[in-house]
Parts: sequence; structure tokens; C-alpha cells
Amino acid sequence: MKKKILISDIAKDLGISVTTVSFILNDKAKEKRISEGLTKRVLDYVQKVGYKPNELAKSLRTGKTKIIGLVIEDISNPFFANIARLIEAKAYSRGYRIIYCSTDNQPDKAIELIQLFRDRHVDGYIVTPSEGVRDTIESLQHSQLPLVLFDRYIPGLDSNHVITDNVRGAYDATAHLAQQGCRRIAMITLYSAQTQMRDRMNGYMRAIDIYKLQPYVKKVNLHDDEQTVIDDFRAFLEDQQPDAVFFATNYLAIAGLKAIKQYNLPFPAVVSYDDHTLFKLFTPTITAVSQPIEAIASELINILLNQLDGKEKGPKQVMLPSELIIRESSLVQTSSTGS
Amino acid sequence: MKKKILISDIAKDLGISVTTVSFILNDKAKEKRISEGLTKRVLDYVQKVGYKPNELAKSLRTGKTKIIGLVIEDISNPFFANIARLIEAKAYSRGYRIIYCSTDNQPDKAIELIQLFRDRHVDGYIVTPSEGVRDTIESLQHSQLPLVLFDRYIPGLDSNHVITDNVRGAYDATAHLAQQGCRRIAMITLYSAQTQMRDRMNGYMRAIDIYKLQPYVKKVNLHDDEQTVIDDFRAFLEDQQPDAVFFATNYLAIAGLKAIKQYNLPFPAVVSYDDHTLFKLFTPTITAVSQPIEAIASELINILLNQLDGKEKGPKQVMLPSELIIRESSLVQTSSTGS
DNA sequence: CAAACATGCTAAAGCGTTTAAGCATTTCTG
DNA sequence: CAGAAATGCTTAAACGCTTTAGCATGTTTG
Repeated sequence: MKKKILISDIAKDLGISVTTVSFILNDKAKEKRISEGLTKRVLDYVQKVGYKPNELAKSLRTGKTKIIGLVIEDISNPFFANIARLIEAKAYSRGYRIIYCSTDNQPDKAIELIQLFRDRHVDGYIVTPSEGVRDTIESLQHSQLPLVLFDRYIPGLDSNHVITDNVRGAYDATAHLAQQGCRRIAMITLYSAQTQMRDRMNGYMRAIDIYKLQPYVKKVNLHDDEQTVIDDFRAFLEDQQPDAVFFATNYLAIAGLKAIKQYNLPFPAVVSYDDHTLFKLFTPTITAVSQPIEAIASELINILLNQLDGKEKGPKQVMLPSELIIRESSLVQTSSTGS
Repeated sequence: MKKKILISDIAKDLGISVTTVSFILNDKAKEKRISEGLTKRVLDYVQKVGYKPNELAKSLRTGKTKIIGLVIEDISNPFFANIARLIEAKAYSRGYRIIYCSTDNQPDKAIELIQLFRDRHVDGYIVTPSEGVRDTIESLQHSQLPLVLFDRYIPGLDSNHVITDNVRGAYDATAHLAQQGCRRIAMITLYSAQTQMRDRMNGYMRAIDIYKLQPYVKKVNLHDDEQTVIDDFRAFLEDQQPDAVFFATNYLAIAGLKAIKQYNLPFPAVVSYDDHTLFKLFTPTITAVSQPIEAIASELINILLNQLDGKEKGPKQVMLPSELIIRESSLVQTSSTGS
């Protein structure tokens, strides 16, 4: 453990060449016709002295790092945190490591992070693209770098991506509320042109059309501080008096619930897009559109690793279904048991 | 953007040596007496062609990566996630990048991750040590690698670390419950010898002594699945009938609240160690011992960067105070407004 | 006006690997 | 039994940068 041991030390100690050691360590003993005896001798010795190659040198030489860069909107959002953990585990078992960073949905930060990963020569990229990163993503594609987007995609860009059926998810949520007898179903969403937000809006509108209702839409700013959002939302509730609210993300739902709690407002029926561990703990428990986290992570890692192995040809695009998990908050008879 | 441009390309294009370019790019122009004219010419050209040095090659040569490895218990726990984000931001502004991984408190995973970081030659380590990593940590220390532990430390190991006053935090929580008139104050904790858990237990016991109460302690297994924990906890509640419960971590509190909700049990007074964004959303809102996340992150990064700059001599150990945030769940008159 | 120093730059070694090319032997062929 | 082929290994270049040592000039000095 004292001094870092090198491949050349091994070679010297064993009286053979560095090349031979390298071949053996990289499982090329057969291919390069190294005798079994020597192979074993080297392996045993390496084991004994605990030699670990310098990964930096390896990467410099081979151009491969066995690292995947994960660019995520916000690691403190449980939806993303859980996907990150699953991806990490899956990649790990296939010999890859993950490094991840949050963009906070800020284009400049996203661009910088992707550049950072590029500087570090990661082998592949998994990205939740924030608005304004089109050029950066395109440049990755031009450089033929393995890449897969998720949660949303960039319209008009023919990329690999894994998304869920946001139109359907939002439709189901809204239709469910309508079926519960709600007439004034509001949607709370973000000022955002991202595809997943656009699709959720479309799903909501489709249900509104089919049930012949009036839309009530409130948009808020992602980067406003929480209290501002809470106050905005309160004003909206008091003005519009919806009998149901569909929140387009789980943090919007949380802000909304805080508003209701803080100002002691009457409880409308509620559905959140994206589930949250604690939604089943609320009073009332919160109905949510749950995305298939496990499947998303699997697809992502498969698509990326296939690309890395050169198995993949054309862009691969996957859309997975979400599931509406019905809890108390959307059932009209129990929805008024607030506070 | 077509072909990766190298420092040698710059040198050739400008008709000067690679050395000169390197000096200029590393802010050694003055020191190495490169003329201002040439310096500017190089800088402009580099800017124009968008040259970025190969960080791998740089690291291989210099032995520095400008990366800090963050080994964390569980990135999906908001306490850790928030600290991670703060550390990331602070490190970033000082020219360092963070790569992080979760250990799930499993020693073998922790050991492997630290080794992974070592293989990647990170410049420094910030670690929440799980049990069983003493040897690995000691080996880092022996190799003189910059290191700081947090949340807990390893007894008998003279390390840098940043912790909070767990004894005091737990004492305050328990004493508060006692002052509310609770007599049967239970503590729910983990089977764990880690210092933070031990200290929280000590704080609880001290309050129990001072208020002349009986201790009621329930220990659960960290790696049991949640439903098992919930069922165990329910049995404990029904057997012991505590009038107050002090949870030693926020996820224990969440499991406990789920048990209460799921089995519709009467609500005891409740305090959680570690706050959670959603605790103020519950019915009732949940009293918590809140650790100073911002200060912890600051101290960690300062200690580590000082070490990296060689400014630090002896081990630096910091203990920060926590704050009891009193909400409805611990106030006896309102604590029975359950479900 | 030679010695000493300052100025402005460069050649080449080195970081720790991988890998293309090659070189003795030995073993197989016809 | 000579030439071809197989066997088992090695030499040396390369990956893209940093850094030590040093080389021409030009400018002071005593």
C-alpha cells in the first residue's frame, strides 16, 4: 500500500515484458497466445500484490472511460432520484459507472455539464434535456457519441429517447376526475415548452373536450420561489373555485397542498402527475399518475449500452405507459376531509 | 467541431512550441516570461478555435483531477440530497467537480466506491462512513489523501469530520416532549453502532433520566423492507402504548406515520430527527430536529479545500448545533387530530 | 569589451497504459 | 529436411498533456 505499483513493476518482478502482462490483464491471453502457465503466474502475482491499473492512463490510451454521464433535471426530486439510483445499479452490474449532476433545468448549467462530461470523456450520455440545449445535443449526435434522452425529447431532433405516454396519463387523470363528477377541473402547470409538459396539457385538453367541460389553466414559473407559487395558487383557487385540480408535476402538487394547508382552503379533488413516497401518507392520500420508473431505467440503460457495443443502428424511441393510482384525494365523497 | 483539436495543433498553426502554449494556458505566461503580445495571440486563437485540453491527459501528467468524490449513505434521502447539492454548488464555484454515489449503508459497496474513486484519482473525499469501512478510511489517511467525514465519525480514528450535536438534538426533542406532559416517551431507532445513532440514544436517555421517566426503545433493521418496519412499529405501539414517539431518523418517522395511517392508530406526540420538506404539510405538521444543512456543507468543503491547498495541518473536527422546529405533532393539545 | 545576467522561447522527457509490428524458436508439412 | 506455419513472447510507438533543463539572443555591468 505504500507506493503505487505499476504494470512495469509486475513485468520486472516476473522477468517478462509489460506487453505480456497487459495482454493477460485484458483477457487477451488466449488471443495473443500467452501460455497458460505464464498467464496463471501473472494473474496470481497481480492478485497477491494487489495491483490496480491507473484508469486515467488506460482511458487516455484507449479513449474509453467506462463511465456514463447522467444529466438530470433535479436530483432532489424523488422521481429523478429513483431513476438515477436504478440506472446506477444497472450500469454498475454491466461494468459501467455513473456520474451525475443536476441542471435545475437551466440551459447554461446543462450545457456546461455536458461539456464537463465531454471533457472527462464519458463513454455515453443519458440526459433530461432542458430547453435551450438543442445545439449541444445535436453536437453530441454529430460527434457520434452514444446518447439517450428521457422524460422528454427535442421536437424535430431524431434522437434515442425513452418517454412515457404523457398525453394518456394526463387524459386518464382528468377523465377520472370528470367521472367523479367534478365539473371545474383545473390544471396547474409550468411555463414550459418541453414535450412532457405540452403532452400533459394536450391530454388534459382532450379530456376536457370529451367531457364537454371548461378548461381552467394556471401556469407558474419553475424558478419562482415556493412561497410565490403558493400565493399564486391560492389566488387562483379563490378566483376560479375549481372543484378538482390536476397538477402537472409532483412538486407543483406539493406546493399546491402547502397552499391549501397554509391558508386553510377547502380541499378540491386532487391528482398529481408523478407519484411521491409520501402521497399515500397524506390526509387525504393523494391520487397520482405513476410513471414506470423501473422500466424507464431498464430501457435507458439497454439502449445506451447497445449503442456502446455498436449493436444499435437507427435511433430507438420508446414510449411507456403510466398508471393512475387512485387514492382518497380524487374520490369526491372523501375529498372534503381536510385538515 | 469535426476533429478534436490538440495543443500541438495550436502550436503548429501559430508557429510556436507546444511548451509555450501550455505555459500560457496554465497562467504561467508571466512567470515563464512569455511576451504579452504572444500571450494574447495564443489566447485569442485558442478562444477562436474553441480548444479544450484533454483533461485525462492533464490529470495523468499532473496527478490532479479537480474532482472530489462524495460517498453518501443514500442520495434519495432529502437530508443527504440537499447536502450533496450544496456541496456540489460550493465546490463548483471553487473549480472542483463532484462525483457522488450512494452506499445504501452497505460496507462492501462503500469500500468498492471509495476504491472506484481512488482508481479515478479523485483529489479528495467526503464520506458518510458506514460501519465496516474503518480499514478503507484508514488506508486513505495513510496515503495522505484529503478526506473529511460527515454525519458521523469513526470512534478512535483521528479524522477530519463535521458532525452535529446529536446528543443535544435528541435531548432537546425528548425534553420538549416531556415538557408537553408526555410520560411514556418512546424512541424508535436503528440497530446501528454508528456514532450519530449512539449519540441520539444518549441524548434521549439523558432526558429520560432528568425527567425521571421510563425509556421505551424500539430498534428496527435498516435493511428490512418498509412494510416489515411498519408492522413491527405497529406492534410496538399497541404493546407499549407510548404517548409520544421520538424517531431517530426521518425515514423511520415516515415509516411510523405510515403505520399510524395504515392501521388507523391513535396519534401519539411525534418528533423526527432530521426535517423533511413535507413535514410541514402533514396533518398534523411534524416537529423535527433540523440539522444545519447549509453550515454542514460549508464546513465540509472548506476543510477539504484547505487540505487540498495544503493549508491544513492537524485534523479538524467541527460540531454544529441542531435546531428543534416545533410543529403541531408534538404539542399535546393538538396531537390527537389524526386522520 | 568580456563576463554576467535577463529575456523569450523550445526540445525532450515523462505520466502509465495499450497495441501494432516483429522476432526468435519450435513444430508442422510435402 | 527445407520451407512454411505456429507459438510465445518483446520492442517501441502512441495517447495528449506538463515541466525540467537549456539555448540563443540582447542587455548590463565592472
